Amino acid sequence: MLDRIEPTTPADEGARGRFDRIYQTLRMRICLLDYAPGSRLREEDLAEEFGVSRTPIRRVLVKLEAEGLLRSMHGVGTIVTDIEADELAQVYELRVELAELVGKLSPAVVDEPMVERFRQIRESCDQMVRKADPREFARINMEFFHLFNSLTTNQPLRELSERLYYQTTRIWLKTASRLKDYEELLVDEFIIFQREVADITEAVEQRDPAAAGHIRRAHIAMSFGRIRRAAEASIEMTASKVWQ
Amino acid sequence: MLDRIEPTTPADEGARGRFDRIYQTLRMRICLLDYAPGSRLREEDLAEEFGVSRTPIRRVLVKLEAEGLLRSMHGVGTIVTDIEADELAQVYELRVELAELVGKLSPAVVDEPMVERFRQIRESCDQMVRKADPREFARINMEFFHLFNSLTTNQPLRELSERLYYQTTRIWLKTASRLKDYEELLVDEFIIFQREVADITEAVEQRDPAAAGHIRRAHIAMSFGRIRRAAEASIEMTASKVWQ
DNA sequence: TGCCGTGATGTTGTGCACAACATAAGAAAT
DNA sequence: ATTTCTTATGTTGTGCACAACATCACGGCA
Repeated sequence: MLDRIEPTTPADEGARGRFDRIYQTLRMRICLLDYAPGSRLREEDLAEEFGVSRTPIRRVLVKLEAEGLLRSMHGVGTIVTDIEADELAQVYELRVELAELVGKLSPAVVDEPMVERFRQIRESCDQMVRKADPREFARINMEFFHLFNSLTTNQPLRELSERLYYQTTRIWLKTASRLKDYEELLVDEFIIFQREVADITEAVEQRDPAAAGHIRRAHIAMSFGRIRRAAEASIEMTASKVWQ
Repeated sequence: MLDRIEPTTPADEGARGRFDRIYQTLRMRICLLDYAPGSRLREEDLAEEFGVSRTPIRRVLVKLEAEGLLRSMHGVGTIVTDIEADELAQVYELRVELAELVGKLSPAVVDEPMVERFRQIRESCDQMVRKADPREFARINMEFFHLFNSLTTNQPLRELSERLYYQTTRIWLKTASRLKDYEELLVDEFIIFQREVADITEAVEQRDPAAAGHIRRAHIAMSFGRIRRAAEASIEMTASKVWQ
């Protein structure tokens, strides 16, 4: 008799399974700004929510801290890290290089099912373009990132690329949400993203992962450039108001 | 009255200081093969050695596991990870790219003290070339790595580069130590390394970090290529013996 | 009014006892 | 002799109580 297999069940999982589940959950929340940069996490609350004691929670927090997403301070609390402009620029500087490498190093064989996954995300964009929900945008963006990342079989590259993604995207979203014309900006960005997905899908259809990497690199760089200029303009505006 | 300042004292340090000290110590031991790949670590032993309980030790082990140097298994033990040829090739494939990026992204200003540090390591090589101690080789190699890494001010790049270094170098050393002509091979490698240090020092003297990056990349790739071919040849030999 | 010290409060860090788990040795049955 | 089940042993994982630490509010004092 076969034992029932329930991949995502919260019950009947080993210590490692539970660890991964909590880790993934918290990382997702941080990236989706459920836990905004600067906000505080209480170990006891998390322990209660996941039905465990503080001990396994602390394990997860240590790993998230090792990846630069959290910072625990004795007697103070564990806060979600924020990144100022200078360091963010450095992370992006590196991230664009890795994006290009995803198309270059150890490319995966692109079969029809994989092309189909790209097409599906492209269609998800088309359907979702009318209602510009920030959280949906973040979710699809993340989904597309993981799909793009699967273009390489180089596991270390995947992991580091993933780490930089989770580090930067949340700051991008936070920065965008604080701008004046947030709604319109998001609509614009979504349309641009839609084009990016379409272009990369075409490259994948032509079995040209290197081209996909170049497109991706360009879009990441331009996306950061736009948000950076918009943020600087916003600062300027605030400053000029002060000086009036 | 000034309080005495002892930077590396084991006493009177905060929780974070102790954490970093134990972490650095264990990572160094793993890289220098004091803890060889496949060997087991006992949390209780480490706790006793560092004069603490298992709890802070486990913190460190979790971080080391997040970096792929350890693997803890419930009821079994925490063992030092080993890397087989395929994955090692992938890590190197990525590491050479990052080495080149160190010379490209956010280059640090090369002042005279920094050049002097390169010259000092070059002289250390010259002095150490006669007695080929594997551990000394590993130590100087590591020291040079950190110096080379300081050619970029891109902090994320430094961290990831460091991670790949600690991941690969120990496997390189372990593979080398198992070859037939271990002694002679190490002497050859040391001479080659000496040349690498000299070449990169010259590039640094000319304030050309990009050139330093290219040299470094080439040497890392060639070093891996040599050890890989030597290991494959060794395997061939063993196999042929079996078939005799 | 301003400033410094002192205690109250809340948080993370530590130590310890025990549970969960894997493995190997040994006994019993075939 | 082989297999299988049980048991003993050793290891990591968990829960809990308490220590260490930082912060803030409050009150004494100049």
